[in-house]
Amino acid sequence: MKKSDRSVTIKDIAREAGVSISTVSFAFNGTAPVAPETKERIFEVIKRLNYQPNSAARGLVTRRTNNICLFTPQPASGFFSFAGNSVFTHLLQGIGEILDQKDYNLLISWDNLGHKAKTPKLIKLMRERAMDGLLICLPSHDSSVIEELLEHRFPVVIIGSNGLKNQVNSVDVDNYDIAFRNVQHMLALGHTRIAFISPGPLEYLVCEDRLEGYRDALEEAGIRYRDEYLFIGDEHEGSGYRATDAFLSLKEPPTAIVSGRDTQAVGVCEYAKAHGLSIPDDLALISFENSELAEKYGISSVTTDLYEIGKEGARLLYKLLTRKKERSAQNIVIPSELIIRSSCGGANQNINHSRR
Amino acid sequence: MKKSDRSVTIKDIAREAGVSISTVSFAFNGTAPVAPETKERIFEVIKRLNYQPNSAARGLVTRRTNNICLFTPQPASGFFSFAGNSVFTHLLQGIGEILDQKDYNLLISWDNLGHKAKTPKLIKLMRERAMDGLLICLPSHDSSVIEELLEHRFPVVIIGSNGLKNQVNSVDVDNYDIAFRNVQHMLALGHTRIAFISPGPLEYLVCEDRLEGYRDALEEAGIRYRDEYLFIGDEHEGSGYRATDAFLSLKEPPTAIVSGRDTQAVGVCEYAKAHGLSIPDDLALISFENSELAEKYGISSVTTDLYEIGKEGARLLYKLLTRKKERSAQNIVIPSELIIRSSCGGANQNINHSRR
DNA sequence: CTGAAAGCGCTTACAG
DNA sequence: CTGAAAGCGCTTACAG
Repeated sequence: MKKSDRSVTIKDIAREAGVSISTVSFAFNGTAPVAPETKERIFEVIKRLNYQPNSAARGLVTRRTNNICLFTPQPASGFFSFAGNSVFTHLLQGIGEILDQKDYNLLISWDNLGHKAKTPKLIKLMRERAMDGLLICLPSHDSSVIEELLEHRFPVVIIGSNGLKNQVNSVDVDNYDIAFRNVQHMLALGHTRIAFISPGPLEYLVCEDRLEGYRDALEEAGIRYRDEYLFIGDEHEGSGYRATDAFLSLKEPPTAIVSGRDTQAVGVCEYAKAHGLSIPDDLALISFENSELAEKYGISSVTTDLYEIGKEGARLLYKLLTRKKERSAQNIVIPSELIIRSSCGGANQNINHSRR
Repeated sequence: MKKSDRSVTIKDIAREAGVSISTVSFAFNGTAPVAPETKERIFEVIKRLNYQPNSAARGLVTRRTNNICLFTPQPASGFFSFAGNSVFTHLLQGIGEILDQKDYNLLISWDNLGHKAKTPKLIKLMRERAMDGLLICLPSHDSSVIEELLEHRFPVVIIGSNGLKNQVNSVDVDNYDIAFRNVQHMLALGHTRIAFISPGPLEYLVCEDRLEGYRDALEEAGIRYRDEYLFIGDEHEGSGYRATDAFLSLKEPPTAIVSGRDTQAVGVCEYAKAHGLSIPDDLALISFENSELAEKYGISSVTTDLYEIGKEGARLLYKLLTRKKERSAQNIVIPSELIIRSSCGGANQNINHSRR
């Protein structure tokens, strides 16, 4: 008996099949022609001995690990993963599906929401060559890490907004456009006093983009932007509730609310219920995300297809990894769709948000 | 200028510092005494050149990758990740925290909920030596893959229930015990007609364990188990709603429901609301998980601390990885706590679920 | 305390 | 079509 603790190596196969290790390698990888009979013999042995090339040894010479790393805010952090939302899991699902079919493994790593973190972790992983490419989703402005990666020409795709548009590959929905159209929808329904709840602090680019879309749509319609119609919310229902309370205590309360995310919209609904207000009659409501909550509460909401975003991100990264020549950065926009429900009082039709 | 595309290797450091590569290795890893001055010189160069050992090269000789793999059902699969529940992300958070501090990377991989899948993926990863250890969470009975891993003495920790208790290390809450005590709680409140909603199909061991705890508690109280008091639910609210409907159409409807998960309990609440029933007066309710939903709806629920489960799982795996001598399998039980809210009509006190 | 050398398990020119 | 050999970048006995 052989020592059973050692894994089977290419040498074992070569010896057992009576060929050289190069031939085994050529046969296994199909990287050079091998006589049919030899090939057959080799594969018989490979199957019998359950041979699988050692990834470290292989990686050492090929300089590839077949590992992709997804770098995110902490999975349980408020902004990204919260009740009623499965943002994170859908993203993972999309990424995983593509990587799986391309035979890449998924590493996952995170820091403290992007800001303060020194983030040497990512740089360390790059220097160690522990991964071949990187999918980053950091909603904040801080892009020093990303810049360092780019300097080293490390393959990177950004999921979501980033401050380096045109310099780095990215995939996202068009947050600006969605906000713009949501406001337009309300305008079309006759509203002029339209408030906005930011999905989170304005340091996050998603939030900034949505706010900007909101402002520009108002401006285009010749409607003055008012500070008191902006509420900086967070990922909790409560922020939608408080926003509504704040809005409705104004001398000139808004008649419509553009909510930055579905959980907030639920808060708006809860406020309305608690105060005997009708949505959409007393207050029209439209939101972002189109999560299960939007459906449950009958809230009109624009889809943010994170599954699709994940898939496209992984595909783009794979392209970077396999293409020889460098290409200029690509910014992929995943289309969104406005799902109209009872909350905004509009006709019951869906509107495609095309790329602007 | 040097070619900037090549990463800096141990040779570069050795040359620049005027020592041999062994000395650099000794200094960097602290694996043999090195003269203070030499050490200082070496680290100066390391810092200046941003040296980080190539992980493949290192792994090839040490036979370690510093990668741990988390194997789960698909992240977006119904049972594990659904609206109102952040099971998956909390688990990730706990695991990641420990791995981070032990300097391990997290690989993540999944199959189609454990059943049918041929799962060569996991075996392949093991044979390639792409990971040092494995955290598996597969709620189903199928343990052939796990058995194969164990045969190879591959370090494995199971998250959750498994059919191989005592043969394999695991971490979980005590589902049987929680169900048992939930029923006891209802019994103590005077209920005798107590129904149970299974959190999912009985092929899942969690479900089986909870059902068994339910049955045994009834039996101990001398109460006959009735088939019509069992409803096999799923991860959606709707199943709780339908269960309630089914229960209340019986000639002898239950007066209390033990719900298998919080989403279902919400369904029970929605049914009650829709039919003008009071919880707990017309129907008492107690659940599992204690998610944000339980709080929002005032549902008494027992905590399932997946963050803690993740941490303990990672810690246990780390022990397996660093301990020389093999030890018999450990089954860690994470304590749960019953959080009493208005839904069961009990006194407003929390009860510790100790290990049975 | 330090260096020369072997070797981890592969891939890949290079001969033949 | 096949094999002998170099080499990927480290760690680790082994001398000294």
